[in-house]
Amino acid sequence: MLDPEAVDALGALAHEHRLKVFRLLVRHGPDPMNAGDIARQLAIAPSALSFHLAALERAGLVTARRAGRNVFYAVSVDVVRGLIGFLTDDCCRGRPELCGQPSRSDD
Amino acid sequence: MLDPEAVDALGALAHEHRLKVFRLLVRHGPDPMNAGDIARQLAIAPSALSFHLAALERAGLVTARRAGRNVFYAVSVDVVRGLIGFLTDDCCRGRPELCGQPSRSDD
DNA sequence: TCCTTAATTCAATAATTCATGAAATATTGA
DNA sequence: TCAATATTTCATGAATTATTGAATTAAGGA
Repeated sequence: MLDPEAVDALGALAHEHRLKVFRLLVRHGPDPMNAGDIARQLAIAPSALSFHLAALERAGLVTARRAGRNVFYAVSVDVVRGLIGFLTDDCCRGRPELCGQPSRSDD
Repeated sequence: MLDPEAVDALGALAHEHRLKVFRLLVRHGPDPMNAGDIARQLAIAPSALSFHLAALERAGLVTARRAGRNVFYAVSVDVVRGLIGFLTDDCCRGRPELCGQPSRSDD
């Protein structure tokens, strides 16, 4: 992941409604939800939700697929993993124990 | 971590310079760097860097400590871990294999 | 005290982002 | 084709955020 992509993804997540949408989709995993259900579940106005879903999609965090009158959204698992990896790359210069991260050998 | 805290943290990271600063500090782990060294290493003007470091600190992602004329900054490892956990909480409703995350039993 | 270095704050401007509601588009079924 | 449902687009104005360079504060040493 490149810097500008990470900035876009983080900016997309940095909003109350978009973060709620994202976390809802994460809970659903690769299993999609349609826009109407998301709007009802989170009590977000349809036009606002559409605006926020578009931001998440532009950032690559979710994918959209139309099926009939509905548009289904799902989290892009690989992109999320890439983003998290980007944030922690080279953490502590390869000495993760400095971060207080239990290494597997601690199990 | 609560929603507003996560939004603040993500917003703090969603900027080219702040993300570079954050990643630099992550590489240094809990080992602090002073503002001048950060500015030189990333070629960011001191007043701009100060503005961005303040944003990272407000969001809780870094801590500052003055020592003589220098101010040293270090990443807040626990907050970062909390943020990442927040993004992936309840991922796939407890079935991480749906996310393509190899579980430890796959090792 | 004076000088130098380190870092932050401030003010002005520029640019971006967001909420809202009306209008438009897409799809389905009668 | 008409009506109903699902979703998106658009225009507006308000609020927030970023950039720049000058001024300021903090600290140490001569």
